[in-house]
Amino acid sequence: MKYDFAAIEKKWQDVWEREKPFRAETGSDKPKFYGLIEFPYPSGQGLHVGHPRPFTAMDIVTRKKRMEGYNVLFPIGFDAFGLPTENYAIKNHIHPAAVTKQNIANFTRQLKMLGYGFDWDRVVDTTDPDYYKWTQWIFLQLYKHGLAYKTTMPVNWCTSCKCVLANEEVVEGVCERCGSPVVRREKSQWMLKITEYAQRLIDDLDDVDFIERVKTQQRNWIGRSTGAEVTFRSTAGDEIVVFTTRPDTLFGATYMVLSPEHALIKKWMPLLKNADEVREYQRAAASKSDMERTELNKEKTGVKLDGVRGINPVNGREIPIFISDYVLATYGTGAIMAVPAHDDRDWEFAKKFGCEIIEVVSGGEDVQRCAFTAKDETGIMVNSEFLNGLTVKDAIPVITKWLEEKGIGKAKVNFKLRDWVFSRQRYWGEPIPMVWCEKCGWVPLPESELPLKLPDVESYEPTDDGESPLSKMTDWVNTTCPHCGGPARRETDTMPQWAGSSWYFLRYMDPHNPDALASKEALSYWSPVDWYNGGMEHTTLHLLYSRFWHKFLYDIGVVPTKEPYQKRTSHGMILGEGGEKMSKSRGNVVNPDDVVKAYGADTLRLYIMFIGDFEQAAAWSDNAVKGCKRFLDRIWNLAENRIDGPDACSHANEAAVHRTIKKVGEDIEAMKFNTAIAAMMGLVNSFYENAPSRGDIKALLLLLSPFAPHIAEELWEKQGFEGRAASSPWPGYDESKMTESEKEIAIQVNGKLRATAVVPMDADEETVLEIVKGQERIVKALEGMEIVKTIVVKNKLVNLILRPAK
RNA sequence: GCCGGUGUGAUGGAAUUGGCAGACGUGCUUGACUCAAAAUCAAGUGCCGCAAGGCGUGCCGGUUCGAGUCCGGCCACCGGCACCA
Repeated sequence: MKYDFAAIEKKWQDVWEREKPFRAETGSDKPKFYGLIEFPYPSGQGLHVGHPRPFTAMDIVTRKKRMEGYNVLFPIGFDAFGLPTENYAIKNHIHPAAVTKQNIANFTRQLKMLGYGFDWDRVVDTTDPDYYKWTQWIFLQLYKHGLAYKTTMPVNWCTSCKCVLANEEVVEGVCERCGSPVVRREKSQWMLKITEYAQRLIDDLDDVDFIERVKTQQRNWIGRSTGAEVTFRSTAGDEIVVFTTRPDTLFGATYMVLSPEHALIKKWMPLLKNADEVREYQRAAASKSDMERTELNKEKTGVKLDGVRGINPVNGREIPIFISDYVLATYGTGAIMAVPAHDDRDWEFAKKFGCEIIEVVSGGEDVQRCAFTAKDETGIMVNSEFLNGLTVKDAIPVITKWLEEKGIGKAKVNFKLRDWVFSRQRYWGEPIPMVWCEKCGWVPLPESELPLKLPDVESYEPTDDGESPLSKMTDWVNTTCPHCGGPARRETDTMPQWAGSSWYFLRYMDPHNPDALASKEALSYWSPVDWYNGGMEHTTLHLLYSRFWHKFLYDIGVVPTKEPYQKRTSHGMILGEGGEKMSKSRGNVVNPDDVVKAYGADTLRLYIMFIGDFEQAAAWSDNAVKGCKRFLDRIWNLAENRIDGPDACSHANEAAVHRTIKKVGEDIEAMKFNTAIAAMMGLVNSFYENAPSRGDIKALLLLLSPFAPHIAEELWEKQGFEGRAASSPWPGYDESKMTESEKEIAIQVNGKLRATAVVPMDADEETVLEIVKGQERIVKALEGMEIVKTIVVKNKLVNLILRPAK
């Protein structure tokens, strides 16, 4: 009979639907294993072939864990709030909730078609009020603990989405999602104080098992730098606080620079002789987009304040003050002391504006020609009074202590991370459960009123004035103040896409709980997630946000662990046939439905794992898919008819079977799925040489089961093995059975391969050398030569070092 | 500029961590089966060479009996951060 994958896959998917073999049980005595993948955004296009890569990988890992006796939680859900759905709804005049429902149904069909061992009783949907009730609840807790606040500030505004963006959502000056230009706009926004957790978000990376590139990327993004804040004075008498990472260079500070937005400038206006010029510069800076402001290698611009000067606190020298947009208002104190001799940017600026350059660290080139920026032991302090003679490294603590004693400065740590802009002027998101009352200000909704449901509106169209579509819903907007009972208005902005995904892994632990986001019992049983695999593109978005929320929930006693995820890995992208990114416009998109139809889900699963190094990007190849189908055909041919005999390995295949068991098991743990499959292919090839016994086939089917569960289950049944392959114990191996009695070794002469020889396994040196010297080619090589040295590596090689005999 | 990664046949990729480079798959060549093709099975396939042999893991050098793997110096490409003081 032919391998009828379509019928077989349907058959076993029905069985799984009925028997629910992948259901996780909270509180079982077995050791638990929580494997997590990033839940998909249910787009209208359906599943992309990129999805099955991480999904299949974690399915394999969790299926193996289950066979090893773990109580496994492998859940799935849908991150369904978001702009594409909303935009589709606007275009087609259909409610986003209806679109979401259709899309989820389609995704569910496709995920089931691929045979994943998800616990379908735990599905979560972020747009379900029973779910977002808890997203809103967490927001309220953040508010109550002072970590959510509303403020007016310049924000990133996407001109196409008509909506603000978090810093994390702006990539090279354009919107991460739609690629449209991002401009600055003053808006009143809800913010979350992720900066309060900056230090812990860095420190606690030491305690988790994340792949290194994730850790470094998060550290880069958070951007910690240590230095000092130093208070300068102006000739007008004000204090100007600057941040510097190089307090050791304080004696070399020959001017100061304030960001154009700095508050003191306004105060000084009446004193300035060039006030008009200053105002003009401020206006120009404000109108620039992010893109223009961060443009590479930009010429330095700025204006010298005519009428106010700064005073360097270490030597009382009066120095000029400039404003320039190379100093950012949002970092540090928005003001710097400029040390042109030892900072490239200051140097460039000083050259252009003719500022004095004073060397205070010697050891580099002439500072009039370029800045000397080394901050290790190579530089020695000069022109710096009590610091003279010290290395930079030693000078920093000395000056810092001095500043603290004099009360003009203190050690300070700064972060690049900014607070998280948390409101969006869009419809399809969680309503922010806050009410504005003229008398009481912002008042949180009582928890008893959660969920605050999204009302139905006529139009989801965002407005150009930057208001949410909800603002037009007067019935919904007008309410009473929960505090004083007077008239009040609801917040009409919604939460960003990242809200629902910041805690979904907790809901999986107890998805139907009406009284808490999850029960204490479930949280303590399942936490933390043991292994979380997801895309690198979420490293500074979802992954960072959810770590932040989790730490907060830990602080208020809701969750039992400091970190949500014990282990984080990441997969490479699946590219189109030519190695280019798959996209509709290129016409190289592969639809999983088509592949399953042509070859079956098991083949797709195998191929997507065999395609290459899991962490690396890989290009799709239609031809290579066929190789995986062939492999399954070959297994089918071997096992479709019942093989009789004992459940033991055949003598001929024993070593190969045991080696493969070891290899496949280890490779799965190391995410080397491609070589695990290669090992199974090798085993099947050897079964074609030496007919497999019943036991050989049994082992193969068990190894195959996590990768290609449908065919494995079918053949398991055909062979009449007990129960189901997926719920049978993972096979063990015996090292002693893995070795053959003989081994082929390499023979080198002077390091060059000259022959091979078969020697008994673990043979001693003498025996091996005797065999080696008997080899025809070696006899020839030895003619007229003497052996200077022999190197023997057991079971591997012999290297003879020869030289002409005297 | 700073941080991280990658570079191996026609091709996707392997290599027990210093020990026969190219496992496994694709492609290609040949043979069997077939009227024929597809499918399947079998054999072969790094490059040059009839052969002996030589050359081969981005480039140059080093360590070593032995280097894809270690060290020094480059080059190219990919990703993150970037006027963050």
